[in-house]
Amino acid sequence: MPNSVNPSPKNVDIAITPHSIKVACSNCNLRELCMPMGLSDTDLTRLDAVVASRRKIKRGDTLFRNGERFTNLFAIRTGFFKTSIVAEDGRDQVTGFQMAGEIMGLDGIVNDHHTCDAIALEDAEVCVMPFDRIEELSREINALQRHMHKIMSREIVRENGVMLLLGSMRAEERLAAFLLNLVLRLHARGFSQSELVLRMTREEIGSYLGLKLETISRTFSKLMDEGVIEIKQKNLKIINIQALKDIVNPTVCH
Amino acid sequence: MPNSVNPSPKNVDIAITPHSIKVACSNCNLRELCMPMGLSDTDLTRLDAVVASRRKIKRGDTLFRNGERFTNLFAIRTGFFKTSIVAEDGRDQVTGFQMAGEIMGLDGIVNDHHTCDAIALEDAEVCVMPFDRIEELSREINALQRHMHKIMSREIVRENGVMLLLGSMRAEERLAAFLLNLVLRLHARGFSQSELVLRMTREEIGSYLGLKLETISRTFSKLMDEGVIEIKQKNLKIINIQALKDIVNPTVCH
DNA sequence: CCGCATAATTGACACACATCAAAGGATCGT
DNA sequence: ACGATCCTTTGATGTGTGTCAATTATGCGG
Repeated sequence: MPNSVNPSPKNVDIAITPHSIKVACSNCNLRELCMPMGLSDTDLTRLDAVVASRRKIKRGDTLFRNGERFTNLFAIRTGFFKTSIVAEDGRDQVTGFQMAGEIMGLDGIVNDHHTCDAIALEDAEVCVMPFDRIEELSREINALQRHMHKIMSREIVRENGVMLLLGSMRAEERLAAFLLNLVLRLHARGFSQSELVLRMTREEIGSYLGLKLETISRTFSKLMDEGVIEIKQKNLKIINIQALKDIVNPTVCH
Repeated sequence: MPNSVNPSPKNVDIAITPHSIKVACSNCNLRELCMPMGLSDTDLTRLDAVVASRRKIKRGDTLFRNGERFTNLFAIRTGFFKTSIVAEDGRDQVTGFQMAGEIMGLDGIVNDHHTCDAIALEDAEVCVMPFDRIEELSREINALQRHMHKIMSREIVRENGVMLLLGSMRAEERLAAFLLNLVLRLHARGFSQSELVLRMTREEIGSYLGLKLETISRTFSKLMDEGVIEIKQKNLKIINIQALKDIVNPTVCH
């Protein structure tokens, strides 16, 4: 099953027949995730003009790289990415995992250059959105302006949460929080609430969570022994989601 | 010396005589830090109209709190803040320290509610900027729009750096990186490159760096024994800044 | 000026996670 | 289909930081 996606996708019935699908937001099934809702037809058409091109990225290839000039934001249509930063001494830190409907490249705005690497963890396709066009259009479409602000604010809040995780949680809590977040986001895209495919390696999970790959492996084994999850290679099934939540949020006894 | 600031401030010569100073960006000496440069006089006047009010916050008081409705961004005029988030089980994590010229409240945009607490670590004054007015004006002033985007992007990039720190550095490296960042920002505001006053407690530093206060204290002592810094209570002097840099970026032998 | 609460330092000990190592298993390209 | 490579698991051991505790220092308020 090459290029297989997570179980129970929502829109499997949409046939991707060449020529029939225009490159446009107005007929994109991810629109409600990635772009503001409630745009008028004329505004949607204007948005279509901005999101003019798509780009395919093969697994392992980079969408953009630290130091590269920033000109575009990218909306993920299909596939799965990681972003990571590398310190001068070689240490690297995965700063996030991104999936369909999410926007990448915001890090590049401040200095006109990207500050992290974005690497596809499976074959992917992104919509290319020239940032100056976005800025132009969001001066005219209030909903778009508001949406851009929200997207950036959301990223700030997400990273706040990661800081809490990295700063004060133990390995098991980090991993539980990570899994809950992943399955939540997948569910919002029509996938199962309990089953998922881990697109990343144990090492990449570890990097994101500030742990070593051995610790990730051991913690997975522990959760499996306890009957909280089932895991076979990349395929993970959440057996007891409440247990995961309890791990993240240890209820105070009273 | 009540309300004392860090050593060697740049603009001590500016007399704060009541009535002579209008509440306005156009004559604010922090303008170049906090607002876009190169605005025309008419644009500056329009900005003045948005930044209409100021607010004083006493040490220990909160500027805004998790859950509060978001309506304003705040630009720090004087003083020093921390932002922190608290998990449901009480754990809290300092997510940043903010000083004059920096913008607070960006976390509130995404859900119209703040997701962290902002607490003054010394008596402070902020400019209150109604966000809808900011949005309105940045539709008309391109430089302001661009500036807002950069501010948010900068915050995203900053948090990426904190993730690297929390995810992959040891205690001594974290503290060295923290101190270097602090003096860098203070220096940009006209303060000394080598001396600074720690506005926060060891515990708050620890929370920010994902360490316990005892570890902060021990690491400070170690750096002092090694002659890298001198520290007496809140007063810190960097003796060997290169040593600090070497700690953060261990040079690979060859 | 004194007393109390808060902050900081330091030591002894514990433990969670890292490190090192080895072996098995999956995946990919030819 | 095959080997080569990468990924994962598991064990044994080490260590950096946390935890607990006691003491001292500081600063604020009466």
